[in-house]
Amino acid sequence: MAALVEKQGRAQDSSLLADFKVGVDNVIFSVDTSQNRLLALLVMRQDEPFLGQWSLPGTLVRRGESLEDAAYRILAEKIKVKNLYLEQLYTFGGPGRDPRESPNSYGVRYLSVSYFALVRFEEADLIGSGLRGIAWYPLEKVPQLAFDHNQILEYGYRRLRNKLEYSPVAFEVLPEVFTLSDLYQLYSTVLGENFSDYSNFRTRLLKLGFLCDTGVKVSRGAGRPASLYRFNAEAFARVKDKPLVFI
Amino acid sequence: MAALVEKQGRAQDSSLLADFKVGVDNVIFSVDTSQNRLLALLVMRQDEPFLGQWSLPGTLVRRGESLEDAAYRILAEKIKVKNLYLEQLYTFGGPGRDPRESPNSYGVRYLSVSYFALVRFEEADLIGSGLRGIAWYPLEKVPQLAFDHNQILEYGYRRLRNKLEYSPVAFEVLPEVFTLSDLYQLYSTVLGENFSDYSNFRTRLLKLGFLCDTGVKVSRGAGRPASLYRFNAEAFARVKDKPLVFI
DNA sequence: ACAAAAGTGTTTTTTATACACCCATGC
DNA sequence: GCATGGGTGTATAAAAAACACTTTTGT
Repeated sequence: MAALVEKQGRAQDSSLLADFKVGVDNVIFSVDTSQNRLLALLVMRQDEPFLGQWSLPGTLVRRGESLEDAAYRILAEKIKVKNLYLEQLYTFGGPGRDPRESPNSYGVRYLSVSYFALVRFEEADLIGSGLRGIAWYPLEKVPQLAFDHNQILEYGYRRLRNKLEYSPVAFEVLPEVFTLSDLYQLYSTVLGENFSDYSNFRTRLLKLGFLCDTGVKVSRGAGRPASLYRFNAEAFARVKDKPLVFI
Repeated sequence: MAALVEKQGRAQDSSLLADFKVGVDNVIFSVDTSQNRLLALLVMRQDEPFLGQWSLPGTLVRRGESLEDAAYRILAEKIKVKNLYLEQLYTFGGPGRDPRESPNSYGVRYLSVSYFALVRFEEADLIGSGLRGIAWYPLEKVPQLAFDHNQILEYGYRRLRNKLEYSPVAFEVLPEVFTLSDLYQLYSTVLGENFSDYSNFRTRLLKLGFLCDTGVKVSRGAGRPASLYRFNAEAFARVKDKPLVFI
């Protein structure tokens, strides 16, 4: 894709230009449907700077590697998933954001392109958890993170809330089949208790017609068993242009 | 802000890592209300690669300069504006996106962070237009651009359409005072003819209460003179949390 | 007088919201 | 049997959409 416009030779002899290392940091969300908790994946830093502090999983981009490839690589290093939703979040790149940018390090700048990912909790296996310092943190219990990662996480959380309202990202986080109250709980935990009445939420979503009742029922403790539904991507494509598909 | 998680010394000795030059490319929109045309600012490239071809105004980031500063710098080089809206768009950074990345150039990668800007047409003076090859292009007449700038422009246009629906960006492009049909025309040209009936659009917006009638009337050709309105940012702040403020 | 553009009002349809109520299961 | 959560229906309020109509100007 992109490139740049340059006034080569003019005011911009290359000594003026900054040299960058580019990193990719991932905000990885998941939802534990059994406990209705929104989770973020954190890793313990193994190196300086910020050794021993929690941070977002990230890596520096290698030669010949695209930004997205780098994002997938860290993800694959930390976690084994079947499905996966990934999109770019934002690029943070002012000078002085990374302690490694000290004057003695040849003036190299560190820039971070953040990515936003959603994975299914049941299908996600953390690689070497325990040993390597990697864990799911409920959003409200996230500690102080390395660099400006708390800000990035906050930004990702905002994106998640917005996306829930107009795109079917919820089905990337939910298991393959789910009950309508799973879906409702997910929306409630992310968007807040009073975003909608359950029964209205239910009718609205069913009317859109992209949720298929599998016929299978599950009973979870007391109460009437619930139907398991499946998201139908083709059916969704037909209604996605309608105003206000969600919420 | 950001930084990165690194497995220093481990699998990632620095020879593996890519070295980047970072560029900033601006998608700058304006609207000519008198002709109801959405315009994008293009500049003619003065250097290789793509010499003599139209492109988005861009520059390489200098030492000690933030991404946003670089974005403001190119803008200030090309155009003199009073008001300005600027936000980050997207970062394009795969390998092989820039011809300068050829093997003999030390393997330096070129990455582009794009920014999205809105300026008022009347208040925007193009610097050295004519001489330096800089021009407003109606969106539908934009020619083939250098690099992947057509894609970036398309991306920016999508962002503009979305922003119109839930944020008051329209008032960044309109003159300080405007008629309600100016506003309606703007929405029509960007969103398409049949996005809404004029009279309904009108009542909806006036009911929100952040448009102040200045009392001044303007007559443009035949027909009844129209009231000039002004956007009231404070009043908007009070209603901005209401669902679907626009459209 | 009449066309053209601005501005107002009314009717109909659709959608959101707030509930009340019935159903199926575990204990 | 009754508490618990699943599922359905209805009555009301609020918006959205369609469109008819009035007002004020230029020519």
